[in-house]
Amino acid sequence: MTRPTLEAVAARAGVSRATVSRVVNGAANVKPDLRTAVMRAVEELGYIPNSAARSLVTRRTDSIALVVSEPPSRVFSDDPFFSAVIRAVSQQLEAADRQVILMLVSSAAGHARVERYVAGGHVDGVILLSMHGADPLPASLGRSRVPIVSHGRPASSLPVPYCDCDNHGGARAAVEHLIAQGRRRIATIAGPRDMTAAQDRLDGYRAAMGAADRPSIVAMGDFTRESGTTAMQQLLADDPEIDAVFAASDLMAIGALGALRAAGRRVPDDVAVAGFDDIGLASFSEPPLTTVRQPVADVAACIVQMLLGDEPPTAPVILPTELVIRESA
Amino acid sequence: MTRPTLEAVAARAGVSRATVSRVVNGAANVKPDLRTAVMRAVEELGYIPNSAARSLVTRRTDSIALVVSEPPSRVFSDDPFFSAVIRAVSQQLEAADRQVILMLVSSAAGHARVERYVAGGHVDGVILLSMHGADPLPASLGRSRVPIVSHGRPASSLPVPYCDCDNHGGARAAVEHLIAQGRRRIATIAGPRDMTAAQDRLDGYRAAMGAADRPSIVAMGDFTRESGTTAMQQLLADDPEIDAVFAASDLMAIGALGALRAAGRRVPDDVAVAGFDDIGLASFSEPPLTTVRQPVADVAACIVQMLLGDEPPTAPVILPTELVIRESA
DNA sequence: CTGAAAGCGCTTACAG
DNA sequence: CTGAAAGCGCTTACAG
Repeated sequence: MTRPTLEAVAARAGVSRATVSRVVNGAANVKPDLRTAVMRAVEELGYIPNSAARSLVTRRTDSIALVVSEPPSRVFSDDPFFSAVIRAVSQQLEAADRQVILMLVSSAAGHARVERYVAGGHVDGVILLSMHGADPLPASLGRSRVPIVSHGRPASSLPVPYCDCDNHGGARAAVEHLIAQGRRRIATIAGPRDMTAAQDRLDGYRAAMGAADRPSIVAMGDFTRESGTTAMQQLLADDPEIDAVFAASDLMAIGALGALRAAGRRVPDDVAVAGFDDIGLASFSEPPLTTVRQPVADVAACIVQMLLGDEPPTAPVILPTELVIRESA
Repeated sequence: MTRPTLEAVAARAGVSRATVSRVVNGAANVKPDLRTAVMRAVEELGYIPNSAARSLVTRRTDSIALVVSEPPSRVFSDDPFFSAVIRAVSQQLEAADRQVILMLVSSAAGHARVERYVAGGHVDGVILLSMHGADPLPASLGRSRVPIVSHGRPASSLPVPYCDCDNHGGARAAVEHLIAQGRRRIATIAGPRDMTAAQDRLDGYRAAMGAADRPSIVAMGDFTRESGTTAMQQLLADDPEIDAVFAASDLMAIGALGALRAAGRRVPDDVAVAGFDDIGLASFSEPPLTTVRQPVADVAACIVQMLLGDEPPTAPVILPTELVIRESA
C-alpha cells in the first residue's frame, strides 16, 4: 500500500487532476459540489500531496533554514540565549506555515553541507545566526538565489539584510546607569572580537565612559560563563579598586558574580554588575541581575518579515533595547 | 541567473543527460574522458542537482526526522541529556550522509505538522525521542510507509523497533551499590510515570530492594532538577532517617543534592546520592555524582543502523549501562 | 559504454 | 468553472 496520488483522488472524485489540485490548494473558483466531492475523496484516501513533486513545479519548499554558526554544545546546553532566539524564530516561522530546518555549523565540512543543502533547493530562505568574523556563509549562500537575512549585523562587508538590537545604545545605557549610581571605576568584560554584537557593546561602553571622561578598563571574554569568571578574576587582580562591571552578556555577568563571591566582594555593595541579554537566569542569579533586555521576539518577527515579506528588505532594522534594573546594580 | 540544470551541464560537456546523471551519481561505467569532461562542466557551472527533482524519481530524500516529544525549553536549555542524544544521533546521521531534520513536538498542532511533513515524503525515516505514554506519533506515522525507530522503549503496544539502554539493570546496579555501602534506608526519586525509562528504573530499584528484603520508599519527580529538589524535601520530611537516595536522572539527583545541602545534610556522610544518565554536570556537582552511565553514542549508532540498515530490524536492542562511582555514594 | 525516451507527482497557463 | 496538456529537473530501464 503506497500513498495515494492526486490521480487517485481525481479518479475517486470523478474530476480532473487540475480540479483536485485547485481544491487542495484552496483556489477560489471551484463549484461547491465538486469541492466537497474532492474533499471527501481526499479524506477517504488520506491524501497528502507529495512535496517533491509540488516543489519541483512551484519552486517552493515552504521550509526555511536557520543556520547557527556555533557548535552543538553551545546551542543546546551552554547558552540559553540561543534557545530563546531559536524558539522565537521557530514560532514566527510556524505561524507563517513554514518548516524550520535547524542547521548548526562549526566546521568547514558543515559549511559545505549547508551550502549543498541550500543550493539543492531544499529551502526558500536562510536565516543566519551568530556569525563570526569573516563567516564564509553569506558569500557561498549568495550564489544560490535564495533570500538571506542575518540575525545581527554581519561582520563581512557583504550587503546582507539584517535585523539587530541596538547593541551600542543598550551598552551605553547600562554603563550610564552605573555612572549615575556613583560608581568610580567601571570595567567591562567584552565578548569575542569576531562578533559584531561584542564590538558594538564594547563601543557603547567606551562611548559612555568617554562622555563621562573616564578611562576604559577592558577584559576579554567570549560570551561564556567561564570566560566571565576568568575575566573578573583578572580584573580584580589587575585593579582591586574596581567598583562596577558591565559584562557584554548575562552569562559572563553570572560568571563574574561567581568570581566576585569567591573573592569576598559583595554585589552590589562593593561591586555593581550589569549584564546584557536578559536571559531567564538573570532573574534567578544571586543577586538578580541588572541587565539590558534584547527584544528577542521582536527581532525574530522582524527577520521573518524581512525574509517572507513581499518586497525585499532594503535597509537594516535596529530595534531598541531596555535597561532592566534589578539588584546587582 | 538561475541555477544550472543537468541539461546545461550535458550541453556544455557534449554528452547526454543520462551520462551527466551517471557521473554525478558516481556510476562506475562511464569512459574516463567523458567523465572528466562532465566533471569539468559541473565545476565550471557550479552545478548542484535539484533535490526535489531527484527525490521525485528516486523516492529518497536523504533526510531523517529526529522527532522529540518535548517543548523547546526542555530540549534546549534544561536537560543536557537531550543535547547529548541529539548530538550523537546527528553525528551518526551525518556520517551516513543524511540530513537531520530536528522537530520538537509538544502540542496537537505539532503532531499534525510532523505527520504532514512525514507523509509528504520529506524524510526517509523517523527517529522518535522521549515519547510519553500513549504518544500518538507511532500510530499516525505508521500510516506513511516510512521506517521508524524509537530511542527508548515506547509505551504504546505498537510494535515500533527501538534501541534502549538497560534501564532496569542500571538502576538495580546503582541500588545494589548503595546497599553494599551499608545504607539502611534507601529511597528513590522516580521519573514521570508516562515514560518507560522512568518505569524501568523504578522497577530496577524495587527489584534490588526486594532482593535485599527492604521496603521501597518512592517519591515522584519528572526528570527535572526542580522536581528532584522538591521530592528530596518531601522525602526528608516524611522520613528523616533516610541515608541514601537513588534518583532516576542526574538532573533530579543534582536537585536532591541542593535540597540536602539546604537541610544541612552532608553527602555522602549523612545521605548517599546516586543518579542516572552521567550527563556532563555529574562530574562537576558538589560532590561529584555517582551515577549510571548511559551509552549515548552506542545507542545512537544502533538506532541509525536499525533505520538505515539493509534488513528491517526485528528485535529491540538493549545496551548495557555502566555504574560510575564518584563521591556522592 | 552511451543516448533517446518514459515517467516520478504535481501545478498552471490555455482553451473552452 | 473545468479539463487536456505541457512541463518542472531529474533517474533509469531499454536499446544499441
